[in-house]
Amino acid sequence: MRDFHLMVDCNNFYASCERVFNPGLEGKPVVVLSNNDGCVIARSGEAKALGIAMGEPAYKREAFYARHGVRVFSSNYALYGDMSARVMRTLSLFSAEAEVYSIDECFLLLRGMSSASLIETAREIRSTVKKWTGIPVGVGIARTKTLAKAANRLAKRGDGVRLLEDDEDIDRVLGDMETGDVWGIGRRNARYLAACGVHTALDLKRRPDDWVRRHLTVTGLRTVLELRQTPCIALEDAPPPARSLVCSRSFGRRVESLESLEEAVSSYVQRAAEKLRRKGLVAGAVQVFLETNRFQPDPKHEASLCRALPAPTADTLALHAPALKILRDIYKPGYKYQKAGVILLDLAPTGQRQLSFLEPRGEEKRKRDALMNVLDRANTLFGRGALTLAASGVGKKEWHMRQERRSPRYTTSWAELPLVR
DNA sequence: TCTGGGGTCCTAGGACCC
DNA sequence: TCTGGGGTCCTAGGACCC
Repeated sequence: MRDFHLMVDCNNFYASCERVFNPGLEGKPVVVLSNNDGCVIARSGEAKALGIAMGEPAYKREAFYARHGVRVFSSNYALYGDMSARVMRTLSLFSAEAEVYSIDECFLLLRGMSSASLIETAREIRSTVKKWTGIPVGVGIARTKTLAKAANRLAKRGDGVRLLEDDEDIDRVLGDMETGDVWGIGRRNARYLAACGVHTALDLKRRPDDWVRRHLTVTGLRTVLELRQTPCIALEDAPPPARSLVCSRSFGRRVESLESLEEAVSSYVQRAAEKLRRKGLVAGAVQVFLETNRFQPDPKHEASLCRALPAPTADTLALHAPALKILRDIYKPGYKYQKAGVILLDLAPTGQRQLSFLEPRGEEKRKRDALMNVLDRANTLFGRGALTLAASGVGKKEWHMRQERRSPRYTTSWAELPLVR
């Protein structure tokens, strides 16, 4: 009896979230689109069966969706984030050692249990999460995270639970698995491995350590060791401190003027600073980037520049001025821009930053902190964007992303609660 | 008209130091 | 005539994940 990792993942998560409060979607093909209503990022089982691909651009397939009665939704992160939190809270009851790996996945560590009781626990997890949140989940169980991920793939095809423990069983499974389906082996490396004659996960598992190290670096070697049931990737039950933070968006339509870009970048800095304060961090540097559409034949321009700040800060105003300065430096007129973004780097906890003589202090600092506080509270209370800098523009914003088919924020907005008759 | 957003880690190579 | 060797730090770019 050793320690086992459970990989719990929500089936077709975003599509399942849409169904929880809209049962009429049950049995129908459902897809959820990325921001800007761009491409497909989630599909119900029925949508997968129709051959709708992950990542396909939605605008090219409108007619097909209409013909097959596909229900199409803009993404609703307020809803998905809240549903995710409910699922994770439920899962945390099954192990004190849990790692929330993504919005729809969680690793749990269970120690010293027999195979039979592991499987029994996994079944209980499935039924509890379904009953309490309405979300269906699958559970993969193995000694390492990488094998638990593989087991999870199998669970989806079977009855929702799969244990990978026995060596022969593992080899059989890995022999049927392409290298690109192994957690940590991406498309690029899969193609390279195929060229070397390594086609299945089993082929990869059987390559010598130094070969793997040479061709796939240490990360690849860790993956291979994990395929051999040697745990190398630890459970991270406390998330490591964030190192960077991004706010970026594609525009609803192409943007050419500096004024519009300034509005967009201004609003992204404000959002980024808000996230920064919520995490209790300060940033030491700001980066701004700008790009044209890489799918269109129009002239292309990509630019990005990073500048250190005079002192680490989480103050919107202190981040705003340098960000807009960078934008003006990298902007070139005459291009149709598609996307811009702000990145905050060199993050550190608010308390332990180096003091600088350039930094506001005393009364001035107290006033600025109080201002940020009012900003955050107003935007929490009255909704995002209630209180902003004038630089992000007033009135209609032509650069705003499209979001034409969003469902209500059923669980996080008083105004959008579902009605029960 | 129309193709997402937000992260992490690793390595190579240059700058710099003694 | 002849021009070292070893170390650290930083950054950009590429790979990966969801």
